[in-house]
Amino acid sequence: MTRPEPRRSFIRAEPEARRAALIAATLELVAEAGPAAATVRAIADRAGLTQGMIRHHFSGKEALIDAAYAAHMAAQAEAIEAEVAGAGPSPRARLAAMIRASVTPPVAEPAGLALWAGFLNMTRGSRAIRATHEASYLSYRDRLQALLTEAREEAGRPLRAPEARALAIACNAVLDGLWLEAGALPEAFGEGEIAGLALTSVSALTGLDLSLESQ
Amino acid sequence: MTRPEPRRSFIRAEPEARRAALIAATLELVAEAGPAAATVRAIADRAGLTQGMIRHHFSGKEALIDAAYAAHMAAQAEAIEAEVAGAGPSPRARLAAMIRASVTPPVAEPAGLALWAGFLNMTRGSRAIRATHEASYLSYRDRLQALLTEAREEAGRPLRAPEARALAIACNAVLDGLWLEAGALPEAFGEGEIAGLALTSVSALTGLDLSLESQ
DNA sequence: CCCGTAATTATACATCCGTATGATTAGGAG
DNA sequence: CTCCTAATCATACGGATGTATAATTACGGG
Repeated sequence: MTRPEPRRSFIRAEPEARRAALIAATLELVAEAGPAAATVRAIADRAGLTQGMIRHHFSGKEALIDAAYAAHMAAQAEAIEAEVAGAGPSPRARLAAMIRASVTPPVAEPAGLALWAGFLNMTRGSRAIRATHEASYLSYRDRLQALLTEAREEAGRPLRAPEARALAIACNAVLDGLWLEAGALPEAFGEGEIAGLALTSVSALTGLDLSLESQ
Repeated sequence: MTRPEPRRSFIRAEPEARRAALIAATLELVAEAGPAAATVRAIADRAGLTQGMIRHHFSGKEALIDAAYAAHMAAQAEAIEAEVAGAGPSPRARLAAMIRASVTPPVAEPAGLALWAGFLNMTRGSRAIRATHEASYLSYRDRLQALLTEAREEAGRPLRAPEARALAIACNAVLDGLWLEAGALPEAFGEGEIAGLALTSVSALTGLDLSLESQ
C-alpha cells in the first residue's frame, strides 16, 4: 500500500558544527525534561539529524553527554567572567559583579538547575563528568577567593590564606544556595530580591559593603 | 533438561509493611545509583519481592516514586526536628542545633544529595513530587525563620516580619549551599569544618553569636 | 478441618533504548 | 565531467523497561 518514502535529502556539514548541534540539543532536552528524555533518538531529532550521527561524531552516547556537560559548565563560567571583566578595575566592583552574575539569569534559572541536577545523577557513572564537576566547582571557588582577597586588601583589611579559604567556602555556599533557590522556586522571589540578598549576605560575611555596587 | 524451578514460597504481610519495604528499596537504589537504576525489577529484588508487588500495592511506578520522595523528605525534617527538640529550651541553642543538624549527617551526605537531585529531575513529570518539594522547602524555611525570630528576641534585638523573611532566605541559602557542598565533595572538607562554617556564617548574617553553642 | 479471598508469583507483551551495519548520496579532487 | 570518499540515512538487533494477566498459595473465618 504505502510505497517506501524517499530517502530524505541532506547537506554535508563540518564535523564540528554537527557536534555542536548535537551538544546543544542534548542540553535542551536535559534541561527541559531530565536525563531520561535525552535519548539518542530525541537528541538527533532535536538537532534535525538521524540517530546514526551520534555514533558517527561521538564514540557513543556517554561521550556526547560528557561533552555536553563540559560545554555547559564552560558557558556558565564564561558568562560570569564576562560580567566581571565588564565591571571595571575596582576589586570591589568586580566582586559585586561576580556575585550578581552568579544568582541571576542566565546562570541562575530553572533550566540551569535542571541541567545541574540531571548531570549530577550521571556523576556516579562517568569519571569524565565527575572530573568536570569537581574542576569547575573548585575553579569557581578559587576565582571567588581571589576576588575576596583583592577586595579586602583594597579595603585595607587583608586576609590570611586560611581565613580566605573559609570565607570563600562560606560565600560560595550562600551563592550556591541562592542560585539553587532561584532555580527551584523562581516565582517565590521578587525581581532582584535574590541578587540583593546575595550582596547583603556576602557583605555581612566579609565585612565589606557591596550594596553600593548594585545599580 | 532443566525441570521447572519450584515456585518460591512466601509469607503474607500487611500491605503497609510491603509498601514500606518497597519505599525503602526505592530510596536505597536512587541514592546509590540514580533514578535510572530504580527499575521495578531492581526495586522488587532489593525488597526481596517480585515485581508484581509494585503494581499490586501502588497504582504504578510513579505512585511509588512519589511516596518514596515524600517519605524521604519527612524523614529529613524529622531528623532535624529531633535535634532541635533535644537542644533544650534556649532559642539560641535550638537555632544552633537546627543549623548543625542541617549540614551534618544523616541530613547532609552524598546519598541525600543524590536522592534530592534524582527526585528533582522527576519534578517536571510529577505534580505530586513538585508539591512535596515546594511544601517541604517552605516548611523548612518557616521553621528556620521562627527560630531566628525567637533567638533575636532573646538577644534583645527583635526582628520585624520583612526583615525576618529576608534573613531566613539568606540563612537558608547558606545552609543549602553548605549542605550541597558537603554532599557533593565530602572529602574536600575537614571534620566539623562545614558545621563550624555554618554557625559562623549564620552568626555573621544575624548578628548573633552562635559559636558558643557548638560542643 | 475446609474453603474462599486476596496476597503473591510467574510469565507474556508492546515499547523503547543504545548500538551495529549496510545502503545511499553530497560534494570536492582530478 | 567523473570518481572517490566520507558524511548521512535507514533499518535491524538484542536487551531492558513498565504494564497486564493468569496461575498459585498462604492463612483467617466458618
